[in-house]
Amino acid sequence: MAEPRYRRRKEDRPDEITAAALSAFAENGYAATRVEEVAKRAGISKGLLYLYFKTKEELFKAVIRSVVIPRVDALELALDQSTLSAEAFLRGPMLQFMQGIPGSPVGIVVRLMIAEAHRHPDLVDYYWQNVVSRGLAALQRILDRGVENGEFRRTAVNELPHLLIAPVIFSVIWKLLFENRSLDTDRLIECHIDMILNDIKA
Amino acid sequence: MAEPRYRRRKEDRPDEITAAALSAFAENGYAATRVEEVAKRAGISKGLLYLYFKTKEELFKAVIRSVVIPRVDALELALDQSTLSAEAFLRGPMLQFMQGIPGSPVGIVVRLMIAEAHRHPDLVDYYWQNVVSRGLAALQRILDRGVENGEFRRTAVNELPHLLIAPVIFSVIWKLLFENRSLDTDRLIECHIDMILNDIKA
DNA sequence: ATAGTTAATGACCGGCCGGTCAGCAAGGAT
DNA sequence: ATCCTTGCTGACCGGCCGGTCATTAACTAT
Repeated sequence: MAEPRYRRRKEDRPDEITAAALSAFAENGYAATRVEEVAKRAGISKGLLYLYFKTKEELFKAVIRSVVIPRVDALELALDQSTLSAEAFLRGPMLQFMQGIPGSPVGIVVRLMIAEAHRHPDLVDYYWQNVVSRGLAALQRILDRGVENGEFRRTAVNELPHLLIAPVIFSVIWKLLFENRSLDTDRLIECHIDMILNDIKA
Repeated sequence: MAEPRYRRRKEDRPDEITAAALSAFAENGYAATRVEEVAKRAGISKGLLYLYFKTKEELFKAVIRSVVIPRVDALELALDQSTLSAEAFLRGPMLQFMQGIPGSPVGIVVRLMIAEAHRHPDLVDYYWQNVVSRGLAALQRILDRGVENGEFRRTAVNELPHLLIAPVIFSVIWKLLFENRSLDTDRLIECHIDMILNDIKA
């Protein structure tokens, strides 16, 4: 009599499914991943998956959201609560944050976004509003804070905070394509931050 | 009796087909592009396409090759024939080369590579050998030449020429995702080169 | 116990698409 | 003209996969 064939666990399913989807997408990409494979990894039937997510595309969006938003939240929180100087923040928590991105689920999400963006324009909008613009704004706040402190000069970087994260995106792509070929992405990112600080310090 | 229903043009077909494939892949990505759509754009039947390319995957590889190799060749040629100082080369031809990449077919190829790499490991190898390692070697040669001239100091960049092109890759991705949102990628790349030169100049 | 609710199953369907092939017609040779 | 070669067509097939639905069985309330 022991175990019933399955348990009803309405609460837990969505998270379990998105986690399963993330791992499947990571291995095979979105288009090549069968919904049934995701269900299998989540330990449920395909039918049940469709009870929680209307379409494969909805599932995709949920995965993106679940991975990326917490990261941005964490960055903003760290920035707001920090009492470090701008330089110390960049060399400390910010550097760590940036070094953590390649090889994390965020890297996978970047790949998925790149591959699928054109077919999900609404997702691009969402990503822009909730990730990119928030992230860039945070960077700009650090830099401006530095300028106000007298730590930094006002330079082109203040208008192009993108320069700060370019090597992170580069590293994500590199790891994706050439995982085996050696490149010390931590060092790459650190050198880059060094260079920028040398350039903008008052 | 005018026009025959079709003409036999064995010589021209392959290039026309890869060009058609590039434009189709650019719009829809590899997985979502139907072979019949490529054939249509090339003005031929699907059957004929399969006469020139054994599988869809073969076609994909041919597209990648046709786009990317000429670029690397051009870069190497420019570098070998140039008599400019290292700094002048970086600020002149090299900058132009880098600024030209986002928005060109190379950008599309980068997207395709990112999206499909894991399913075509042999293509990644090919890409590595014929594009990436050649490109990095070229960069290193410029930098080393600068050091020998006494123009540059020897710095971390000599071992991490990746730093030079990171913002290019970033710009490619940006254009892909956020084409409409404004970012002056030319300026981004120029500022970055500026910064690097400031850092490494003797 | 019993009945009612609903989480969960898994067999099924329809259409899409990579790849094939029998035949056709354009060009060349004689 | 006539035949031969071969570039080219387009109808076709098979299987894969996103999505559905009738049914079942785990829980809840009484």
